[in-house]
Amino acid sequence: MSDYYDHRATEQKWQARWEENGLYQSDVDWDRPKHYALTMLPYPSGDLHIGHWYAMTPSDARARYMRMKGFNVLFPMGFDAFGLPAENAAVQRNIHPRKWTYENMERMRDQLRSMGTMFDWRREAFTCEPGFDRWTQWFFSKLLEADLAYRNEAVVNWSPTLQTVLANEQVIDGKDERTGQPVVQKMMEQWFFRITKYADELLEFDGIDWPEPIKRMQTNWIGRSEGARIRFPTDGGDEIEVFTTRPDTVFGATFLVLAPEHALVETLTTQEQSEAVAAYRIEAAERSEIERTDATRTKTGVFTGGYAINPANGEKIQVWIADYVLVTYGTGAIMAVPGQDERDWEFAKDFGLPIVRTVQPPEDFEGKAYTGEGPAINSGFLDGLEIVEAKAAMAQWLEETGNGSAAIQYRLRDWLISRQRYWGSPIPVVYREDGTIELVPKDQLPILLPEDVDFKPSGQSPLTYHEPFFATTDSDGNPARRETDTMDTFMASSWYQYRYLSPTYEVGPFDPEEAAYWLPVDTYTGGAEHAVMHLMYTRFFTKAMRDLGMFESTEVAMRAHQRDPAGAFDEPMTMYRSQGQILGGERKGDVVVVHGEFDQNRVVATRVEVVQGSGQKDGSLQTDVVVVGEIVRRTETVLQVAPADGGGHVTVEVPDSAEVSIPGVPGENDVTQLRHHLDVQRMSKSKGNVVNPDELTEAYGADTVRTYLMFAFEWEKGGPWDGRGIKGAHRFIIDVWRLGRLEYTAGSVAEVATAALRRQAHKAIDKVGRDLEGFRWNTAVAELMKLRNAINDARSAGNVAPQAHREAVELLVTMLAPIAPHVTEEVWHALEGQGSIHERPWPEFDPEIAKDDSVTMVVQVNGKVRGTVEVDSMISEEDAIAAAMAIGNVATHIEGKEVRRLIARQPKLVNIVV
RNA sequence: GCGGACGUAGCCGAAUUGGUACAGGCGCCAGACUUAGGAUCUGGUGGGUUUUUCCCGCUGUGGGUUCGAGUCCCACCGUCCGCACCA
Repeated sequence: MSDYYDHRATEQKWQARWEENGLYQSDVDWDRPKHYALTMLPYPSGDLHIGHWYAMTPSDARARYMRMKGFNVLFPMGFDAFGLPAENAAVQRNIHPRKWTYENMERMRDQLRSMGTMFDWRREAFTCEPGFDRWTQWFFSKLLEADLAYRNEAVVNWSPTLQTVLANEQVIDGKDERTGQPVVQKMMEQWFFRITKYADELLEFDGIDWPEPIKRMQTNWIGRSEGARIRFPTDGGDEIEVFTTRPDTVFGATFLVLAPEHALVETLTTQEQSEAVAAYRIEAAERSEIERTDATRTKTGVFTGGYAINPANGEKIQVWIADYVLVTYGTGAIMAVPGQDERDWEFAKDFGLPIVRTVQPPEDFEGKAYTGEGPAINSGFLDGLEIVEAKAAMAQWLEETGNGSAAIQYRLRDWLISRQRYWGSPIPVVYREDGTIELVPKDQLPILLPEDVDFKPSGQSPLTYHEPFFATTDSDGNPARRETDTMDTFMASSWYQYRYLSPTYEVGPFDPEEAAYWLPVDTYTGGAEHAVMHLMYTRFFTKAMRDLGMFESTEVAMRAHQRDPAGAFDEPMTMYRSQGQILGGERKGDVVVVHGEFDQNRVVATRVEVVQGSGQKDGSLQTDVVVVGEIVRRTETVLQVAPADGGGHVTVEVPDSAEVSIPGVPGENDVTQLRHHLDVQRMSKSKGNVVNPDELTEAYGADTVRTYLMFAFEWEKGGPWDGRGIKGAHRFIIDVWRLGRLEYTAGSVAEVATAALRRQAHKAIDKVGRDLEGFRWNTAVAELMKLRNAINDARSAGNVAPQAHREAVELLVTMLAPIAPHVTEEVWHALEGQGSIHERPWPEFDPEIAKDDSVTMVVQVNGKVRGTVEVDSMISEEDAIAAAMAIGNVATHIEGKEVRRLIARQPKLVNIVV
């Protein structure tokens, strides 16, 4: 009997056996409650990252837990298989995207198996497969027919790097969110989905259990604001419509500002101003998104020469253009109210435009624009009204006079779904000779991507010059051109949860019989970075599907099984949890220049400067430099620096008073920031701090990696990876294995010790169960480690009854099974020899066994702990006080003093105030 | 700039309603077993001290409420996330 746990052999053995027995296959069974567990499908980039393990382990563990709780659990997996990296591989390495993608999926499937996950692989679906893609295209057709998809010319985000347009959600700070490369604004004709139609419903989160930050991010993204639309007549007869959230301030609107791209700019511009206006428009068009949205930049603008009439007071006001007004929001035009708006104030000051206050600021107000509360002034019939009342009165006046109306505006824009790429789902339309658009008949779907394409590093999609693909005919047999844009990959991931239900179903996107049982998704996990992309798109998609009647047969099937379909298709995922991010661990290699003085064997720094790049010495820094070198180790305020000119490591202390300078961290830096900068980094190849899960699995086994990932972090928070800590998890797994095979021989059995072990075990049932329900993985593992310790202690004392020992070991492996599926199965078979631990029921919690019969009561004098005493948990108040007073040390502290108050919170605490 | 979350040991992190702050793990120290230890086991790990259920200190900083505050309130500092001229 070897004393060595061969995790490799054991894990492979069970993985093979589970697969053989179809242990994780789940089928519709109306006699059992269902649970649909889902984790975001990965992009087949080539290798499973530690982040995938981190996201999927809880998903898997919770799916297993729910199974043990008696649920019939569906836990499928697939791949988000269309996407840009496949095309990059094609350009760079001359490998076809399909081949690259399929090879990666093959590899990642094996890696996912090595995790010991309970995926039902019969349900696998991947988005680039024609059987899947057919329905993605079909959904597009349905949305187009329902007027939820449309083609329109609009200002869009164009990425010169990726040579494609991007959705607003994919652009952050004027840069593409994936590559960080700048994006430019372009007027283009593109395909959109009318997600804005669902803006109000997307703001509703009733009945879904999602993290608050995610809900807030979606709410902010949708950006609902209430106000009014107001029309300002102009000289030429055209009207300029503006949106404002402050209709109460119309009397203070002293000029109008249009976005440079506004349609009326040309008609308004006078002869004299035409040159300046034209120049400004060119300038604005050339400015990047980043520049334009930089709020700290001085405002620029040009007078058009045109005038408009303020409908409230009939005054003639100037019309300007300025790029601080966005053509994409509201009507692309604003009424400028410098008295109550800081941006307008700034603009008015710069260009000498009139300012009228229409809200009375407080007497001591000395600022510029006043945005606070106050009565209306200089506002005709609104004078004296507070803001809320004035808004209502103005709205009514606008309606009555026909000058405008109350309105709601959203920041959310329609979802731009076309991409100028090859490796995506083709948009199933053709352009006829007369310029009209025609859908490809549904029975001709899917449109297949041509294989024999030529990837030129031009960045252009090969579809645009592949004539056999785009040359087609319309329904009348006349020549037509096929759409060569493909769809955003988020399109496929918006409905993949439905394809998993029946991945080979050919009659529709999903089988209503399956859907009736499994839907909706009960537990969803994945990264918060998808908060406003995938997670909002898929909500929109489900709501649209519902409204288009796509769940009607599913509802019929539900009713046939006495399940009420009400509300079942309002939201795709009823519960969602997002994991944090695992960052790279402590990293060497930062180069610092330290100024300071030697104090015995170390340097006390007065100034620490982090310099970028490698450690060449810069002559200009030499004058008072004490140490230039590479940091090799650090604690709170102490750095170990390897000097660049050789020699032993130097210890550098960084006191609070030291000046710290870190590039990229603005302002005065301090030690905390230094530490933070040096410690926490995103994993990246260039930083050499990437954690490879395959290597860890090889060295420690999947159980250890899973357990450690769940133990070492607050799951929803994440944090820096610490490679040393994994040993603790590994020891735990080995201990569990050993406990399952060692004989236990009891010595002199003590009733008290036996009860204590059973109590610990039953407390764990309660604690671990609640933790698993609440995604508190770290405390669940900690509790199980405690139980392991209690069993170890009992073993070495030999004072517990054998049945209690065995019960404790069984409970330990049963509760650990969701997190560490292999070792627990191994131990289970050593103990019982039959069945699978993964088909065992979750243990029943017995509060009677878990109950403490005595409690440690704390006795405080004036709030300070002066003693503890073991008391019966049912102790009375009088007895508790008496017991407290009886403690010698307590007596010495109250001796000679007057007891003024007695606070008894028996059985836990007594506080004596003297 | 606006909105949100957070700040506990050398590190990751625990702590139902306000009730013994620091569970569990890592690291570190000492000892055991060893040719060896980066394996394993045992004990310790805020400070002081008469070595002891004796005292003191302690949850970013400063105040407040309370018999009692990591927890509630106010101000400040810091970190992270989201949004950022959205009219």
